Amino acid sequence: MQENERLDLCEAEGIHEDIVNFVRAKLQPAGDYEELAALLKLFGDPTRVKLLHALEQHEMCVCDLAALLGVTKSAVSHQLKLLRMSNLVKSRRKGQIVFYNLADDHVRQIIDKGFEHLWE
Amino acid sequence: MQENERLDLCEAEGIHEDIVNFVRAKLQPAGDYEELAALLKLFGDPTRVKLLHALEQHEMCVCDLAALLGVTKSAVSHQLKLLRMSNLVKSRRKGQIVFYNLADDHVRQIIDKGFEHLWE
DNA sequence: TTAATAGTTGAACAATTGCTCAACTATTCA
DNA sequence: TGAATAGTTGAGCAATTGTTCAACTATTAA
Repeated sequence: MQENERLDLCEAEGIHEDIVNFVRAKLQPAGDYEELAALLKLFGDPTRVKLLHALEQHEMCVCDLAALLGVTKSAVSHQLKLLRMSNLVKSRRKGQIVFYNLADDHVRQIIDKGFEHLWE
Repeated sequence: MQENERLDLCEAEGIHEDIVNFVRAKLQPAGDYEELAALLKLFGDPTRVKLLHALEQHEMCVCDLAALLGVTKSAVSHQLKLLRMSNLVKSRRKGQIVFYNLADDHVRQIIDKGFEHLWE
């Protein structure tokens, strides 16, 4: 169909309609992929993935993390806020100091799978 | 130190020097985090993560994937190229048609851990 | 109360990203 | 060969992103 060709689309049924329908039935609601991408995007920045991998080793404060990564406290704090909002890290205050921890074990598992992929 | 305050940095030793040194010894070389972030970044886009989750269900061609996601073949092809370059998917040509598959099981594992995190 | 340190925040800017469009290659079939 | 379909590619653009900077809050100690 000329109109579809112009739009760079395929026929509405798809080339292998049976397979497309089979797969479509197994997919999650569209919004789930938005959420999943928003979550996994947090692992897609060197600063953040370093922060997460560092916190995998030991609880640390913003200042420790800034020194460890060689970046400003501001940059660290901005990124920690994103990680906190997605429940990847949690914090506890002790006096002036705010200590950060990994919120659960999924972080470790995702990072491990990533490294496995790179190293095999 | 005033100079450090102005730069928003912490003292060179860090606030908890022992912990920072302990963690530093456990981290990977800096370049590894660049690679890891570049890899995991690929999961951080809705179109790509849909593509990957769809291919988790069944091998499909570019046209199938475009129809399934409701986007152009061009958009799909651009994203598949990125996924191919990072060994997340592989392709085989049969006549005019190029079928795409997941390259290994890490994709499934990372996506599963992501969904687990969102759903718990 | 004042000074010092830890941390947070919002605006702004450069850099990156994902899509569209148009042109291109590759393969099949008549 | 020529037409049709599948797929790829590069340039360009709008949208998003990560950092810096400066100003701010919070807590402690003198």
